[in-house]
Amino acid sequence: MSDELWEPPSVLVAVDLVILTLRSAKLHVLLVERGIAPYEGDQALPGGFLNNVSEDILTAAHRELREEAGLDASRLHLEQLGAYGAPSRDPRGRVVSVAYLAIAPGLPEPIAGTDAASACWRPVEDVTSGQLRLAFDHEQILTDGVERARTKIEHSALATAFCDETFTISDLQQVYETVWGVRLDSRNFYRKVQAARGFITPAGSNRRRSTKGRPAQLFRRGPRTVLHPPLVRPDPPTRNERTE
Amino acid sequence: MSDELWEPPSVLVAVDLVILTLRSAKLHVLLVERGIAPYEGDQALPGGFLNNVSEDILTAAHRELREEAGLDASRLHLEQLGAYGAPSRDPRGRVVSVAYLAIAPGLPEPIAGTDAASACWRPVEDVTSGQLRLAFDHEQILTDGVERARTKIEHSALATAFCDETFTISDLQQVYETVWGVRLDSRNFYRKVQAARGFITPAGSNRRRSTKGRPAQLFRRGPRTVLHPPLVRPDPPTRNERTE
DNA sequence: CGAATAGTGTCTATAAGACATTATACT
DNA sequence: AGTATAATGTCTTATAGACACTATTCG
Repeated sequence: MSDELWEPPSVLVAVDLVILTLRSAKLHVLLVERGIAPYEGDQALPGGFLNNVSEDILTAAHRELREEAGLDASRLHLEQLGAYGAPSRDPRGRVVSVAYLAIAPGLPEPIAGTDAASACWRPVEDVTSGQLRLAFDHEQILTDGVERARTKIEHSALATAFCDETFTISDLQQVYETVWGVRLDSRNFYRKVQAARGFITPAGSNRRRSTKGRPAQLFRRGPRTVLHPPLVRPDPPTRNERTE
Repeated sequence: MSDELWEPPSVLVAVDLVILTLRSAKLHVLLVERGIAPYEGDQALPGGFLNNVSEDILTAAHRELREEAGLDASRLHLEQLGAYGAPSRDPRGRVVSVAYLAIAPGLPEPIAGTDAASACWRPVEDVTSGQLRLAFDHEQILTDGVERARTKIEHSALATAFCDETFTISDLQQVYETVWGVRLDSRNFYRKVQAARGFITPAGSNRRRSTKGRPAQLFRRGPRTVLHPPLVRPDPPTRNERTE
């Protein structure tokens, strides 16, 4: 290309975070209320611009995770979703946003003592149903993030990131059922989870005492991040098919 | 975050293309020789900065595909790989590059009549073996692009993008073997490809006359993009396992 | 005891891998 | 013929899904 006398355009770079968690058997996403224009007062994904020209993008994502969500970045799974840079996505000018996916264990309350007092967990369904609208192209980013999570837990141990340090197999099944939005047979789930070597390891002889029923064995994440064999998501009516 | 009196840093946005093809049973990538500093004279992925502040990123990728590779973007698969934005990746200053993966059918010659006379196909292996070094972080981008292609052809009909309009099942097997770097049993491959409904459809009663042997039935891409059941890549010694 | 959850076992259909055999071109 | 590639078929094993059954807690 000819670079003579021509200057490439400068743009602003932002990061946006899709932070997913499980609360009362539903998939929730962390949203903040925008305090300034544009979209003032609307709900949006946590995020913000790079701090300075030498800040790494992933570092910025970790910083926003801390500042806006009050979450300790060090123990969280963080994965890049991609770049979102439609020219019209931000009315202030050209902004390219790099989106990240983060998975957090079920946290009871909106998170206190942070910059973002306005932050709160909202059911993902409220957004996908169109009931709750998000600022910018954040609905698209959220959709992509959820879809990424759905496919990743098939082949990776990512699902354990939704759980606490120790968890039962039922807890894990809850994760899969909620993220995929399906019901699974617990007996087959047991077999498959145990067959995936290195996925989970028994946590001593501890057992969890629930309200009723037989106490469950506790587990923690195993050393393996890639599942073999994988936990394949059952055909949700239209995941494929019917194009012929 | 506090936006008062503070200006977010401006950065340059570029696109880089990993354009893969098959030439003589080897995976090749399109590289250009850099004509200006930095990395002048080195090999690099085709790419460049956004033309202007209102150019869409995907549009820029298509434009570079045309300008630097002379490829008609309209019939090519183009998929975003992600954003690469390490602060030190470009010595000229802060540049965030959005990388795209493109798959092209086997084209015989380096592509003529384009801006980029310096463009040429190089075996991917030359790069991954360390024999050929690339500018910037392009080795990483290339590695990510190849890995993406490897996993995508398991579940999608992307492999047909490496083929011409019509192709034989052997051609398709060649694609899988080359991209995955393994040998497959042709008889099992036949069965599985045919079992994936909507993957390929017979192209009339045409047959290809090769140099020797029985002529093969010709096919073209089917209507389905998602493969069901998928074509799973065999365990390459260390794709998983051995972490225990 | 009954209710509820945890965990094991069994059967069947489907898909994967190994490998034999037939079919149709070329020289 | 002989050779080379295309295509179909068979057998065995592994995995997925459906579902019966046993185990252990609480009230």
